[in-house]
Amino acid sequence: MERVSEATIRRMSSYYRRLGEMEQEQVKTVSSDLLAERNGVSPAQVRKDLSCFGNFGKRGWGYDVQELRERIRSILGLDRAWNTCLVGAGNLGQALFRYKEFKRQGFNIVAVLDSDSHKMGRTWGDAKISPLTDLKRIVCDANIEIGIVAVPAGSAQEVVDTLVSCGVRGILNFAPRQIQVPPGVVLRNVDLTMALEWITYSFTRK
Amino acid sequence: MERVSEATIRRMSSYYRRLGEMEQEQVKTVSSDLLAERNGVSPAQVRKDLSCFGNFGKRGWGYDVQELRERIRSILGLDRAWNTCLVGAGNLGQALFRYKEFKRQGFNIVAVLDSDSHKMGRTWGDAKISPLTDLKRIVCDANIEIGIVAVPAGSAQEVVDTLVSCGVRGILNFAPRQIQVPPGVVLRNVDLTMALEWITYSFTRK
DNA sequence: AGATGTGAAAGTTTTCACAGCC
DNA sequence: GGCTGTGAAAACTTTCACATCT
Repeated sequence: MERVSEATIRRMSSYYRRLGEMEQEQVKTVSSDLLAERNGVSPAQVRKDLSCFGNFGKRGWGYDVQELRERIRSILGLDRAWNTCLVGAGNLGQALFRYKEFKRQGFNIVAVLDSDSHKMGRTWGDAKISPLTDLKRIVCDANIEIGIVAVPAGSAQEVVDTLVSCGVRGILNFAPRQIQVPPGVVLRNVDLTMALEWITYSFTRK
Repeated sequence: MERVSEATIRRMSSYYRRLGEMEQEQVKTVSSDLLAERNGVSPAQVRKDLSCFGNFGKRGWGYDVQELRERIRSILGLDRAWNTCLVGAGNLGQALFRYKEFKRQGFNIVAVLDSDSHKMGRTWGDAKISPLTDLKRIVCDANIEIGIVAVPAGSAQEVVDTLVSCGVRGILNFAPRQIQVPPGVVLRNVDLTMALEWITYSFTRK
């Protein structure tokens, strides 16, 4: 199977959401035309994207909504649960901890860590805030594979280094800093301000 | 000036962040090589991106950090403040409200709205939570141009329609739903789960 | 008949390589 | 000498159009 582009993966996630909505609407079958319309892309794009992973449709008929959704779930690695830890118990961290969509998609935040000793021992729901120095033990004990980083920009690289040294291979970083990771570790950045900047950029062009 | 790609704008935001860091580090001058390295792209890419907007460098010398940063700030529309309103006073909304990076870049959340009458009148800092039905008045009074939507998926389209009908031309949507907006309105989606799905997808490919 | 799957064409983005200027 | 700015080439992505299959 040849390399699949980042754009395709983003669209796969999008198709997956829309298929979930269709399943709830009791829709049984979907054509590339309809799926395209619901995702704001072209029908040919939908077919090309899906063809990277297999032949899921029936010619003259379309795709079975439930089956296609399960296929994509498996492609995205969502056919199992993932244990994650959250580093940074500030207000963004708290919101992410409470964000229900993560759990709904199979991402469990099983530990919360912070370097601020004032927050230590405090509990959120059934999670207790632990010191960063306990990371190694916690990562091993709880089989954590993904770290969510919601700390200030200045300490992000240090936190990521610690996570990597404890064996975490996937990092979701919310700090607006360029972060270095060694090969084999997957880093994904979310920069909330960037999305607003796109909007104001668009305003100035019209 | 020809059309500029979305990827270029994303990188311009990234350059802007890194230049801010360099300014703090007292760096005066930067070459496309160094800026490229700090942003994880190629030097040619940096030069091509910048050349979409003008000739900011001195040959044989490089770019003046402070000047380039100011130029990009102006390109992104950050050379003025923007008033925004936040719709959705749940936990994600609360975190966004408290997120300092928005204000630092010139985005002020000047109003918080919710449709849940239980939350009405409650105050966050110096902001009072208002009913959605007051939106029109608030948008006019406070000169709000951008709406930040942090409501459940099921009510997102309705909230966006209301914002648009009140004259808001830019929408930042956090709900994992496909949203329709009329031409002339700029919509930007942030899907937090999608970033995690990219990570688990990458895991399954290795 | 009707919709998928897919090579080929068109379009877009990135990289190359070097002329041009400091 | 050194680094920018930029046409041209290469790489990549999307769209087209139709053969293929139910």
